[in-house]
Amino acid sequence: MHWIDRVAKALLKRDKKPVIASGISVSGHIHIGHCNDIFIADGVRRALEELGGEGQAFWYADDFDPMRRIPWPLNEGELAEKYKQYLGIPYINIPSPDPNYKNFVDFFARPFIESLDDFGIDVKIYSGAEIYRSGRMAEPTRTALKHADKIRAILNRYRSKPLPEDWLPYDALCERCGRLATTRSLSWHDNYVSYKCEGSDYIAGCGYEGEADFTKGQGKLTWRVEWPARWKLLGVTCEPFGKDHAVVGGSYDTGKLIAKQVFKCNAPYPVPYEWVSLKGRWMSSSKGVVFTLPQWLEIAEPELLRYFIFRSKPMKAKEFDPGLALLDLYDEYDLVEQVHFGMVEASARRKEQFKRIYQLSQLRKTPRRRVQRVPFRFATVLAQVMRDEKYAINVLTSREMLTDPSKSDIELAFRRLSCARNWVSKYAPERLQFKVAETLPAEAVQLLSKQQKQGLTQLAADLSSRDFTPVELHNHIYELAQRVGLKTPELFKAIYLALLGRESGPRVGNFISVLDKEFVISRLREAAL
RNA sequence: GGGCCCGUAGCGCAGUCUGGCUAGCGCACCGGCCUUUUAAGCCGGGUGUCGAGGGUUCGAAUCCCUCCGGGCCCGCCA
Repeated sequence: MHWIDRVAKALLKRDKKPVIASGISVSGHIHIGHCNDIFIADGVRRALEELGGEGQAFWYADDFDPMRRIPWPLNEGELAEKYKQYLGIPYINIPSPDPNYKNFVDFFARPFIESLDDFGIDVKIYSGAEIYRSGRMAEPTRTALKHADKIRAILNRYRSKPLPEDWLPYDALCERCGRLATTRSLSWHDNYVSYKCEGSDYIAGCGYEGEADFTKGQGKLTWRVEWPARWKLLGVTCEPFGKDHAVVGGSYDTGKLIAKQVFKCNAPYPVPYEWVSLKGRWMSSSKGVVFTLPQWLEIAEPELLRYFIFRSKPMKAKEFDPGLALLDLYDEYDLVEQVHFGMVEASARRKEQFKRIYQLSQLRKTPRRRVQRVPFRFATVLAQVMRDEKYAINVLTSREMLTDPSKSDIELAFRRLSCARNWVSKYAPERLQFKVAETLPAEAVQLLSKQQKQGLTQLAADLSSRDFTPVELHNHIYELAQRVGLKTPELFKAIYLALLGRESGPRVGNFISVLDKEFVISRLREAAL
């Protein structure tokens, strides 16, 4: 059974309408590593529905947290100087570097949120700042303040340096300098917490002393208390979170105790997950090690990202590499799809597993009919020579990659071709990039030997006299080389020189079969002159 | 100091929760085919003390204990 289903079953045992939370701190670009959070939440919700339950999932933007570090790309050049002044200020109150966005949060979170639909994610979005401003956090905050001693005792269990006796679980927003990270709460009464802006380890305070109205969002609960408060407020019964939270004595452990003892609720069913690395480095929004959802859509179908998340267990580290490794991801996905549609044999167990992963990878409903796919490797070649869509369709049907295609098959083919084109230009190694020369390349004129020209002349003649399948054509090159007394690499080089102006290229049979035959014949003849 | 993950074929991994067919997949590799393979040629081949040891069991990659190796996270920010 897939782990998502296991979670869903466990939840249904506990209650009838599970609420699955996800969320992250908007501390920079939101990347595909963060997708674990929201994809898992949404995946569990879907599994619940399939089991006849009723799940609800949401994503919570922690946009009221103070900026501790200037994230990439704002930490470069002039921007870095400009953004220094905002250290310690809640993200939501920091301006956007780009006038097209409302503020810092909008700048970083909007591209992510707007992409969610493309990935088949359908969850409610909450903003931490809005929740605080609306006053919904007032009662949980009051409860926490009342039980500050109890909370302090819980946190102290895992601390080597105990919290001071007058500690309060609240971070006020400094009325004068707007910072949240710099204030220390001194005491509270009614709806107010009095504070002093003293500074923190990374930013100085302004010294102001004042009172914050906690019913009006003039501050927030400290993270370790805010989390269980949120569980209480939103009735959270399941939540995926990064492995950093999952450590013993970490925020989940203390949150669990605080939930029970202070908020009188149960901690959500935890689904800890490993992080995603990008070419060997952990993704990090602040450091700029990111790969975003819009970037993903440029080079791959959304199903592939879902597949990437759901194919392995959540606590297994995932590594993403948009370079050559992407080809394998495509192949793997296509294989899983073929197993799902029974086009490739697999053992019963494997089939069951693949089918479930395939279903979870789909944006919405799993297609009933077999999907026709253009292999991505082939798409990288075709995308570089196709002149228009009609041309591509012709090639694909003559190659039997599309057979009597439906409208959606054609759409999928073009989407993949467009991904391939983008991938080739942005992430592929240079050797996979080529351009068919519009006119006979000078290299061909200079470098071709008499024998090579003879080979090309003969090839042109053969091409015009009969049709070759790609494999036949490839094989034919060997025979031909023999016939004209050339070593095979010399003939291959000659072909590439004539067409591309360089000595290597895509597999010849494949390559020529996607080009216009008359064009190839005339070019080969021209090169042989 | 605490915790988590990983250890299965040359490499990357699935299978471990719920013990049970002959331990599987991809790539690589080897062999064959065509006087032959540049980025999908076809056909065939598993190359393995499932990290080690012990235990439970009719039966262990799978459960329990101990150990070894690699990686990561947390150590009081969230």
